[in-house]
Amino acid sequence: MVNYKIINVENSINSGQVFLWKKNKEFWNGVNGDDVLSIDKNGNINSYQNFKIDFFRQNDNLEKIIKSISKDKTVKMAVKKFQGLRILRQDPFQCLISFIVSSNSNIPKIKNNLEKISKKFGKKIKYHNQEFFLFPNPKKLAKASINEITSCGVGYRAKFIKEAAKIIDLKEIDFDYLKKCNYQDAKENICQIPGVGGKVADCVLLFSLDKLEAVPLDRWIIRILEKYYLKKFEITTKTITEKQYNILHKKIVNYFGPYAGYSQQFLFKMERENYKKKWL
DNA sequence: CCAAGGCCTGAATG
DNA sequence: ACATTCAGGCCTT
Repeated sequence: MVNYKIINVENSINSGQVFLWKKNKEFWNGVNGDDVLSIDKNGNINSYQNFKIDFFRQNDNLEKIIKSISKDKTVKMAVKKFQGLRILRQDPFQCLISFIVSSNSNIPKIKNNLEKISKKFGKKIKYHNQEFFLFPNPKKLAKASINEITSCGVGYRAKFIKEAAKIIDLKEIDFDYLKKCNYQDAKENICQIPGVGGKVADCVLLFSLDKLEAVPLDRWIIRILEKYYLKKFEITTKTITEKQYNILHKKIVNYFGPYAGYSQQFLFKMERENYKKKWL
């Protein structure tokens, strides 16, 4: 029996969605854009700014969603084992920069890079007697020099970060507009940003722009598909071109339905757990 | 259209 | 120890 109400805070934070989080005694504390959240083990949120954000997407109808994605034994098992795993609703700009930084990288390094960015460019605040650095706003990063950004250890991604920040700051791409668009339009839009390809785009769409049919296809998901869905999705290649990415994505949405993003999150978590990869 | 190679960096692997 | 490979891609040729 699946309990649709529970929130597993630990699993949700440690599932590759967010990076600027750490645990202090009973509480998970994390930077989310201009805000700092403090979350207890039941998922009750206090925040520095008192912004009311449905961070755990509790307005999603989990019962309907889980029934909808439960197409086979593999997902059913993942859903059962990781009850309470949620897709988080993040600050879009922080999410965008996070996943530009993530390309060709690994979690400890991504985390390190992002900490340096918020420390160097973000505003220092005190909350619950601890120090935090808010995530810098687009203008701040847009004005930063490439050298300053590079000093955060992001390497060749520095210029992508600056350009992305400029585009967002000037509202050439507007997150509020993207939230209203359908998946395809939003994706085409966001892929205009340098450093954003299919995978990064899907991360941003799923984790911050409410596009639940976005399914980030990274190495891990490809590995899972090869392992459990080889025939179903006719996986042939290891290296995925843009076209193959899109074809595969269509097959996945066709199979798992409009909430395919949730299925990805459960499968991903399951496979990572098998390999005991380090999170935060 | 596809394939191959380069790219910063640090952790993991031998 | 030290070298090499790899890591949650993207861009250019």
